[in-house]
Amino acid sequence: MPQPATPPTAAPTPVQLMDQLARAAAAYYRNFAAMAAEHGLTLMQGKTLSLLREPRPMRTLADLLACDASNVTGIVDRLEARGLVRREVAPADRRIKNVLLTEEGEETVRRIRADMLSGLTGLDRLSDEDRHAFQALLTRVFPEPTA
Amino acid sequence: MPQPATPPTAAPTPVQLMDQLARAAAAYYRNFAAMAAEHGLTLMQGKTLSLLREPRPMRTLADLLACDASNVTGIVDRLEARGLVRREVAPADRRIKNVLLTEEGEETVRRIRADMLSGLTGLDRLSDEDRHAFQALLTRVFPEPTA
DNA sequence: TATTGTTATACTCTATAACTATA
DNA sequence: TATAGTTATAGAGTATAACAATA
Repeated sequence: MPQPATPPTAAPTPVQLMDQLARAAAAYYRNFAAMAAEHGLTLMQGKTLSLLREPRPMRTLADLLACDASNVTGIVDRLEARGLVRREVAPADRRIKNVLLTEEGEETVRRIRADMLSGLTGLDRLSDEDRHAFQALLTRVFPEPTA
Repeated sequence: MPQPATPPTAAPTPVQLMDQLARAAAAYYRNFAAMAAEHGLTLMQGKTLSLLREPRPMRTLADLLACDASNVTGIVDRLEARGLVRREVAPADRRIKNVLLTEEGEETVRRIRADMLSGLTGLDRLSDEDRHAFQALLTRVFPEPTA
């Protein structure tokens, strides 16, 4: 018997979709933590490095990491001790310290990102239309912060 | 000038899509941690509770939480001290301790899940087709473990 | 022998509060 | 006064290694 034009499986309920988002988010971070660990980094250290495509003040890092500013001191301390980042006082406002990647830090970020991408083999197999649709759906469910 | 039939924005590259997945996963856990915190729970405590729809051995929890078994002892200790879970020795294999929700634990999980769902307003606004497409894309990019 | 769970240890992450330096 | 960053502190999460109980 030919299948009908409608999808062969029923559409998931919002609750079922939420559960699947939970599994996907867990899988993403399980991957990321494993890739960071291959470079001797914790999850938070890896996240911090990957946020430093451009130099950022400590305060901004705290906002992006969704943690208190006092935590960032220790995280950046450890990254700095390993030579992956350094602090620079901002000339315009000497209260601010910008954190930026060293060359070794940049190389580490490149490797982690490459490892992540090769782990997400499903992404490369998506068509242009599928990637476009995926992006649109993610944006609708997780909108960018308005501010 | 009329727009072409193709989508108005270009399809994202796999790398761009990976970055968006990173933002989405971060947003998901920022939400989840905030909802858990409203009940005085940490992220890991909230995750543990939400994994207990059915009783599970400590070892299974360690696998699902992607952490060492020794950590689960402390996490479950704290949840048990607050009356949200309890341990039960499995009769068939007395080495195994099954962890299960108390009634208060079940109520807490219900509230956290309801809070999450009301926070993900975008999910309710998706059409049946969109939810089905989203599910299919998530499954392709984050396949269920084969084992 | 192998597996489950716990304990002990050391390190990292976490929020809170108090502090310094700068604006 | 207000903001950026640090320090001190206590509690929670983390992996490793060693252990007891059970299979």
